[in-house]
Amino acid sequence: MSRPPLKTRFAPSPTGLLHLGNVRTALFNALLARGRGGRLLLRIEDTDAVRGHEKYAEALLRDLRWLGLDWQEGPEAGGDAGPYYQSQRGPIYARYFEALESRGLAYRCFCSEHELAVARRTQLAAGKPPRYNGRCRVLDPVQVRERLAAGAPATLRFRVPDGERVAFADRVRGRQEFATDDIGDFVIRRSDGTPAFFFSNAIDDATMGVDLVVRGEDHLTNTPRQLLLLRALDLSAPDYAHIALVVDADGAPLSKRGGSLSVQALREAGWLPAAINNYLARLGHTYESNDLMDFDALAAHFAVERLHRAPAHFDAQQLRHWQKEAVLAAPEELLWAWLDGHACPDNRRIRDLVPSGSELYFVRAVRPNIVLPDDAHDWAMKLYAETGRFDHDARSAIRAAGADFFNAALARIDSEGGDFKAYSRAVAQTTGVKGKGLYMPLRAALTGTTHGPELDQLWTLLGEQRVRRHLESALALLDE
RNA sequence: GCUCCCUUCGUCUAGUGGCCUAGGACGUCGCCCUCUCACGGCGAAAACAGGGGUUCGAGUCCCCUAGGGAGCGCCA
Repeated sequence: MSRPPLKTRFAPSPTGLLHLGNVRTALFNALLARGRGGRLLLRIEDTDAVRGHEKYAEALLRDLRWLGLDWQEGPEAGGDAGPYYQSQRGPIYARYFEALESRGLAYRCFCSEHELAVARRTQLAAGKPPRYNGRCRVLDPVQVRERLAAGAPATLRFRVPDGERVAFADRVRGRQEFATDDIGDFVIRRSDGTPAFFFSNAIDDATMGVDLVVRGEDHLTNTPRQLLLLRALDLSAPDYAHIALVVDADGAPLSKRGGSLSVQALREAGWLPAAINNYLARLGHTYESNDLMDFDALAAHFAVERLHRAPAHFDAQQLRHWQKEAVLAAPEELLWAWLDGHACPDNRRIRDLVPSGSELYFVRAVRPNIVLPDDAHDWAMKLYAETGRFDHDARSAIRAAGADFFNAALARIDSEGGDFKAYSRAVAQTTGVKGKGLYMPLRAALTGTTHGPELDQLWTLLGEQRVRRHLESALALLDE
């Protein structure tokens, strides 16, 4: 049953930040490679000099690493099939351009962008498919040389064969078949000499030994072009798996939504890699287990065959669920580092609020009540900084208890040496109050609100002095 | 316009002709636990887009309609 190692790839264009849609594709490729003991290849598709920015490429690497999507081949990882930046692969592409052109499988096109745009518009208006009309297909070779010599800008177009059918077996959608007559001759080299996507992308997958290409379904109907290209060059094609896109809650494509769902924004807001990976691996895909899984477990049970074919809606509620699971599962030290690494809304650091020495105890106490670092910050503020601030329900609880209750509570602090159980029993004894009537006013006084973590833990966390301050502030409220 | 893809609870999905009175998860609601919130436990409401076929039998196969998406770029 052992299958051969598998090389998958992720080939982003550094033209923007990674968003949940892109990164899901990266995750699937990483999962597939890991699950089969294979390799993930990362290739940066920065052919477009204008749009490819170094800072985006750096952000890309950083975001992928943060999510734990490590690649075994590519930038910073090395490999035999490099370079892994397309901007550095010019000589490789040149060989294949030459091969195609010398065999008459590609030709120069002198049509200007303006002319092409006009032609497209005309075709569309006439109810025809907007395809290249083949004007330069039959240019006289002598004429071509003259125009090139005169410095006329020209693209290189691939000559798509007439009257053929191209078929392939998509790993998620099954057999696909297209007519070459529906495909116009397409540009493989821009007039500035850079390779176009269809070309460089296909050449690289083939020459880098990629076995399986998992990519968005927006590439499905373009696949026959790449197959034609590879066939013309005698290169073997990888398997393809076209996955459905992720759309937002309204069904609109995610990519158009911009920054709010970028990996960077999610990281900065405090979403954990484990939450994002568990959510994404189940978006359009299903696992038997509903438990939080680590990367290896996600990989072990991931299957292309289990991918749903319809676009999946992004659902913040579900992400939130996995975040809760991730927070509950993380080691305390890691959680503290996570909290400490995030700026608070008021630019105060959480380490300046939580007394040193009690960080892990703080984490233990508030963990069940937090989803994002901001939530922890709120608790830290309530416990350590906001003495005297009470919400509506807290005020009601404090008023209902009355001054005598808090005077008694204050009087009993010293006698019970930091044990909340003993302390609350003592307060119950002197006040004659128990149950909710006892705990609620204490909770309200200590936290300023009527819900939150276990009281005995908060008690230990606060310590005698702070408990005293909070109780006194409750008393002060009653004096107003 | 043409080509291609898709359509099960609000959402993610199970389901490959009888095991489906359509299962699970998130969310929602109720009950239990409990000082509160969260966790946990139990339970409820909630879906086969519509119409035709094929078949003894259709969520599952075929056709049509509707709706959604993608592609047809010197963008990737």
